[in-house]
Amino acid sequence: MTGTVLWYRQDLRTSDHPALAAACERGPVTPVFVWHPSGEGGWPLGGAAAWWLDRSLRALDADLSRRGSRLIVRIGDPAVELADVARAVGAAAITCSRRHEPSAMVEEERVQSAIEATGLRFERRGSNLMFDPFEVRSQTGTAYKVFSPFWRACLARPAPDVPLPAPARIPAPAAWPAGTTVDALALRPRIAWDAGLAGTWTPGEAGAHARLEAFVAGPVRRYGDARDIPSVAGTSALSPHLHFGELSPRQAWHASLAASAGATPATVAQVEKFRAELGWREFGAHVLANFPRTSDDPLRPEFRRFPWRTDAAHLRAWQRGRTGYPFVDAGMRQLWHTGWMHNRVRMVVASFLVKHLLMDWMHGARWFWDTLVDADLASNTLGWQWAGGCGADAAPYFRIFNPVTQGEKFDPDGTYIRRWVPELARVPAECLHAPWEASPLALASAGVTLGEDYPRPIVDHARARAEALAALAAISAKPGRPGTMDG
DNA sequence: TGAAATGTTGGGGCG
DNA sequence: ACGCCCCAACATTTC
Repeated sequence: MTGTVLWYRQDLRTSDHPALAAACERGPVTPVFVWHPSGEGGWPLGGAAAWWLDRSLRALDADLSRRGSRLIVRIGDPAVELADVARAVGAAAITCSRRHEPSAMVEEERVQSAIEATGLRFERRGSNLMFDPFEVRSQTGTAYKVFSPFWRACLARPAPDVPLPAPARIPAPAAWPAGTTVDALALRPRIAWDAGLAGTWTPGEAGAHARLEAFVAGPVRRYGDARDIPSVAGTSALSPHLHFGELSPRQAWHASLAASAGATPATVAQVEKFRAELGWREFGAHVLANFPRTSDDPLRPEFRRFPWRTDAAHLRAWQRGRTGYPFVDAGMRQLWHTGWMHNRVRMVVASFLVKHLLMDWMHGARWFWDTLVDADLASNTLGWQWAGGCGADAAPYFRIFNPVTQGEKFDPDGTYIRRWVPELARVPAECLHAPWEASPLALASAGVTLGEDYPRPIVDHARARAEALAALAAISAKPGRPGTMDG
């Protein structure tokens, strides 16, 4: 018995893949993806992510084929399917990269026990993180709940390894085991809503590297400033590639280092901001791994009792980009159309749902989960609890984004709004961010009738702000109980 | 990785 | 020349 079964999950790549590299040195490798439709931990794959996974699996199969291999697709329980594949090809071991979502860790342990009970070896090697979420610890040995000290601690650790190259050739088993097709997973949308996604993204390892190279060739050197302007392609847009493991974070890390080698201190600082964003990704994984209930429960338990509102019309208006606040609506429509939203705008729309509409952050988390191509349980949870003020390093309750001034600040000429809210395209910039304050004449000459072409604001900002402050002050006045959820 | 209210300062218009 | 007011600009505090 020789050879290895490689269990692919969220590491859909061939380069910088320690488990694959190690397996290639030992003999034949049988790459397997096992689909279990129920998903994990109550978060079944969202629609946009399913679209991505479909394409990513096809790309991976093609990449493997170019290296003399292929991807075996199975449907069912990984413990059963992996053992069956191993038996069919006569493999002695099964290997995978680690994941750190709580349900994935439980799954990994279960599969490992089941595999080892059949007499096969099971080996976990590498992961989609640069810093082990259980090894990064404060002076007192606890997990971090604040980003800055967390990231300082990460930077004090050994630097991320230089990425491994993809194996030129992946040794194939003597005979390929049976498998089904990617088609059979039925991941593609049944009605064609995915044109916007297809026009925006190229899932797969090659697409990931194309995007990384384009980013480090230019935008990364202005990242610190340009990342806040949603009409500019100043961010990397690597998040979905990183989520599915088409790209490893250390590949992005080292590419950014190379991009600022020998640059001025000011440029180096701009690029460091990008690595800090990779740090936020690590921080999200750290928090979820160490506080495993936070994907469904606020880290600050007093928020569990908060009297959130449940206004279905408000929720729907927010989801569809019909709140009457152009900057918010632009973001929500960009999300709906492309499966992605600029991070500056994510903060604003999240603040709007939680603080202006006083809706439970979980409503937002679920909507993002279904619509984002980069939907990642750790990052999504961190982001929403940050916005909700109920999580790690969270925005204090009184930090309420003004959707008008945020638009004026970060989309001053309205390019972003015009792109995603076309019915306002002809409204002059002075009144674009608050069209309800524009003169009827200005609106008429822009071809807009409020309440018909574009909604009036569904809530009044000043009033919503005052109500949120009053409601949130009530529970925030009481000091939290840090430590309650430790261990 | 806020916004708004409140306080302070200083230039300039003006009687 | 002087005091007064206005107000923009900036700083501080409060939510």
